[in-house]
Amino acid sequence: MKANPTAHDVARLAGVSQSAVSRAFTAGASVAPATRERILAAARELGYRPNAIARTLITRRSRIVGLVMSYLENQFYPLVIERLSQALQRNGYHVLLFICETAEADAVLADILQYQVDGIVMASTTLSSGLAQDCAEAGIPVVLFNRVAQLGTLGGFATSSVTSQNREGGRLVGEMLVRTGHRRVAWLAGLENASTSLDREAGLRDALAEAGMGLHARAVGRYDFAVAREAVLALFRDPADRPDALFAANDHMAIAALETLRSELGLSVPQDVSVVGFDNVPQAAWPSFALTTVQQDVDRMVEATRDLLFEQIHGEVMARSVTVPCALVERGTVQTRKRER
Amino acid sequence: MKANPTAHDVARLAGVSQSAVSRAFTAGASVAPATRERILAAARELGYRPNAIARTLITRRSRIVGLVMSYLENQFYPLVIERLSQALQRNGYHVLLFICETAEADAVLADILQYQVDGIVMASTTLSSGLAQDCAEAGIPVVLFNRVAQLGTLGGFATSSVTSQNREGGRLVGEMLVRTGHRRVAWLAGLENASTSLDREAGLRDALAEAGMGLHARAVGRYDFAVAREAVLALFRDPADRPDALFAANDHMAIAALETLRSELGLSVPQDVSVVGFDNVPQAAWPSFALTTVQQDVDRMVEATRDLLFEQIHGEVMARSVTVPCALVERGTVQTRKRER
DNA sequence: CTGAAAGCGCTTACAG
DNA sequence: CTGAAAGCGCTTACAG
Repeated sequence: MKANPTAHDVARLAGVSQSAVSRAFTAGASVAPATRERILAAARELGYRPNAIARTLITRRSRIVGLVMSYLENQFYPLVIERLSQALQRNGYHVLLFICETAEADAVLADILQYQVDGIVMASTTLSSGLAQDCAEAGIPVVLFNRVAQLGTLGGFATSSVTSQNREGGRLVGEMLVRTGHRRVAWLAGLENASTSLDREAGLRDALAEAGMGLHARAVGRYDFAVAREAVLALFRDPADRPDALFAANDHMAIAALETLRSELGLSVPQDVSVVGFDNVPQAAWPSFALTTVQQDVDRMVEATRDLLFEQIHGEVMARSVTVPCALVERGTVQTRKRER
Repeated sequence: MKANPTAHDVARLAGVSQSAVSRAFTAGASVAPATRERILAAARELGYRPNAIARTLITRRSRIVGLVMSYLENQFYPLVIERLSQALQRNGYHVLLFICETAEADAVLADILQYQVDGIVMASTTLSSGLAQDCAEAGIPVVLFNRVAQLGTLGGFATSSVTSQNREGGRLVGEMLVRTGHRRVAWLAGLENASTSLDREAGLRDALAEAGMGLHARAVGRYDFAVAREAVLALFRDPADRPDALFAANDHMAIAALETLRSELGLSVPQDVSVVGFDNVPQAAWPSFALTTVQQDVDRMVEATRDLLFEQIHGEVMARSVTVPCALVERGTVQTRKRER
């Protein structure tokens, strides 16, 4: 038994041409049923498996999509990996995974392109205008996941993206906070130039403005646990000027805030401060946190990503941005405040 | 500018043969420095990138390793993905990711093999003896991560594996629990046939036996949050016969236990029960949990996996099992008990 | 150091 | 329905 039998070996055993073997393994090719049976039997006997690499070379379709991510500690992203790779697998595609900092993204992308991926999805990273252009010229669709191209940043090359309706989500939280009587709302930003953080903040500000309010305070947590902790410490340094609500750009930072508030500042949530997050990661539902948050609909986002990818792979070349509704999930970290008057 | 320039296009522009272009892009090939420069300049001008697929076809080396996982909710695995893919990237390898249930692993593996991966690492899944045989015959190294082949299960085909010293880890916990005066130790198992769960339990039992004790109770949490919750409810149903310590096969279940104990059973940890986990995931350090646990040294495990993979890819074909030390991390969920006498 | 040629394992017109 | 042939984009002996 040969180590790696090829279509030729199978052909010889089945007494047909190598082309026939190829046809037996391609759906919809014209082979007589009896011939196909004979070929498949021979293939089974030899342990033959078509070589996907050779097929890729000739069809120019690898059925591989590159997935670029930067950090997995925020539980939202493992979820995305899981769902996205399953959705792609169901459609006969595979994911080549790259973990890298945004700074390394360009080098990594160059690498990906060598592997002739059919598409690229970038989550928790963005690409430079140069690479966007390269991809566009190479005809490789790129979809940004949970982020949107900065205006002008991609050098005019339209790039698809899938996001939640982040501004609406931020507004939902703002309205709820106003409705429940909060007067000193603080915002814990993610990355200063991340569209998710920017849009959620804009929505929050919209809602506050409609109630004649502004942001009481603001700090930057960089979507990082330790940085968020520092930011919270700074925000609550002055006991006389304490926020009565803290809205964090994602759950990961909201949980960091919860921990810091309780265990380091001795404050009670929601009695002393209300806390709200964004994402609805699994931990948000744990009783220790019972975090009020905005749910991102991962399944719909993943579906949209897959659809966008496929419609571009299969020729309709226009880039599109899709936006998925999100919903407020009220749990236990927000308390109605009496209006001081 | 051509969409996807090939080595021929570059050759034409640089006025050399296609072979020379190939040499300019392979480290250590013999090209005159001046020629190489001219070729690289031409390549840059055309935006040429060598086609990794074509290279793979001829070198029979894809520089891709398949990573098979089943679930990512347990934060330990995202960590593994992150570290492993980075370690591999640093060595010029890439990871093709597959998420699947153990039941589907065979079909998925067949798929992976078509892509001519250079190696496979299986974390949170195992493979059947049939596939193990296929991989052995195809000369594709497989390393099991955080699990060990069941005796006899792989049909005599030796498979490499990387695990912590799970039995020692279990023993460490058992000894500590005995030393701190616990008399009614319960074990929350993961999967009944998982080597990790089995070994950790065996270590625990060793330590208890040396103190003349046995397990007070035992339940199965299947490494799942919801199942672990049910198991804890069952374990603590009878107030008169309550465990004074609960050792869970991993942190994910230990946290589920903590949440259930506190919020559903109204018990205090560690005052009413001590709780210990295994892994030392990031959340274990969060103040809300301050979980005492056994640390798995992910970095050393990842290193060992990479080394095992590479030594087998590069010809030394013996499968080996490597075992990495683990250490007790004492935080706040274990309390010293007075001996009732 | 360099080029011409063979070939990796397939798919796919093109004839028959 | 089937086979012979060309070719996908490279690497790598083999000569020179």
